[in-house]
Amino acid sequence: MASTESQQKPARSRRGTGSYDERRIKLAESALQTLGELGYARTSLREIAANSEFSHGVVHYYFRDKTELIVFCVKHYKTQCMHRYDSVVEESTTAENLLTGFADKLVQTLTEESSMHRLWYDLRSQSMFQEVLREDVYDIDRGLEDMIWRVVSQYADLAGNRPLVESRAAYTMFDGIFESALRDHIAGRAGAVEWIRKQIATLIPALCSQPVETESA
Amino acid sequence: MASTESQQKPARSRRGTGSYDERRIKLAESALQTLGELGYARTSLREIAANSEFSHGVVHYYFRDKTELIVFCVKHYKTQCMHRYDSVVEESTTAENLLTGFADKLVQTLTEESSMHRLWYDLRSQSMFQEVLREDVYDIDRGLEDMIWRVVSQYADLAGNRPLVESRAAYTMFDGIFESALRDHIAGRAGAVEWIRKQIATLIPALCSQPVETESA
DNA sequence: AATTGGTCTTGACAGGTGTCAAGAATGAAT
DNA sequence: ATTCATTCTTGACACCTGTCAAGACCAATT
Repeated sequence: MASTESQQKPARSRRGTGSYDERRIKLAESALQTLGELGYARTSLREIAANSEFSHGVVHYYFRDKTELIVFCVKHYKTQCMHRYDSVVEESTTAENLLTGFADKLVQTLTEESSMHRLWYDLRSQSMFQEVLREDVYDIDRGLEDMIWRVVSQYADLAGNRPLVESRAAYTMFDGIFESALRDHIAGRAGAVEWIRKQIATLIPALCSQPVETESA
Repeated sequence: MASTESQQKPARSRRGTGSYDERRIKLAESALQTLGELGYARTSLREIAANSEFSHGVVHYYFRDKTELIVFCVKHYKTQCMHRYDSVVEESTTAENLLTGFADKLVQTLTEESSMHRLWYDLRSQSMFQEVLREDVYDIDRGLEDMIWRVVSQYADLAGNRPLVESRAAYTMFDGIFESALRDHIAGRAGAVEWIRKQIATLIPALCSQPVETESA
């Protein structure tokens, strides 16, 4: 009666280390490893638990069901992932600087976090079949779009130009390029890193070749 | 001993109608409906059989296992799908003609065959986790790339220009745009058709803005 | 020391999965 | 009419799945 509708879990733990939320995240990060290895469909809760410090039943203590766990995992990863690009935008002082910094981060993501990213693409594909996933996938997608747009518009600013295309189109192009390079990299086909570097170096300037009109009197 | 290594199935049927290969295709096309509805992972062989004129055991008569069936299905569909774009390229006599014809076909694919295409994207994502799928997915992808390239280079020819980017980059951009529009369309978000029309109308001319250099003496 | 209540494990349940063997059904060939 | 290979169905198998209830465990409180 007196309590709020949403019953809160206590912030402090009795067992284990860290708070409820911290262990929730710990479980999610452990699950991310397995998910990145096996993919959405072929990962079972028992497999997740086996690769963690927990048992298979604990998942339903921290998450309603498998779907909620996986969505939480991907959201958690993507949130971290996007922030890593913010620093590149902020710390770049010249257009060239931004270009190479952005390309470096993309290459780093491609090579060091390929498993996490194929999981993201897996989830996004699944969202075309499972309606419950769509809203979360949409949110992540818009977050990534905004991130790319910050890069592109910042580049345009530094180069004294303005972007030729709108935010959405710019994102889908980069995304297509990244996904293609990711498949090459995962399949062990050579040249993926060089290819994406070249694509970025070509595409970004091309998208910003429009000079700013001087609105003078 | 006297027979060849690869034992051939007879070309004529005893039961049913059509040849062995024809009924193989019939089963595959029936499976495609279910696969397009449920996706790779959530489609069971029993579900496929239930939506067909066969029983669930017959799958292993025509296909070694589930994977072979699904790969065959997607390959079968994609082969048909790609050929439909060839006529557009051949029958277009002007650049504008080609542009609208191509856009029309894309919109038609987007709206009328969204289920088939989400299946393709599903399979492609799965190929990042399952090595057995990679070769077939790669082949399909290259086939699509060639198809797109035929459109782009034909447009450039008709417009008296030459493409700015190479085949691979052009394909990944279109693919990114199409996939994004497909997600919008499937999720019921408005404007997907208009958006992709505009993107095509913008991107193709932009990719072919380079005038042909006259190689004179 | 006893109690409490959050945390986690265990084990079971009901249902679904791909696969395959055994044989029924079918129609052509003899 | 009998034989025969092909085609398809049936039923079973071993295994895996998400879920959840029952209770064990344990730190903090009294």
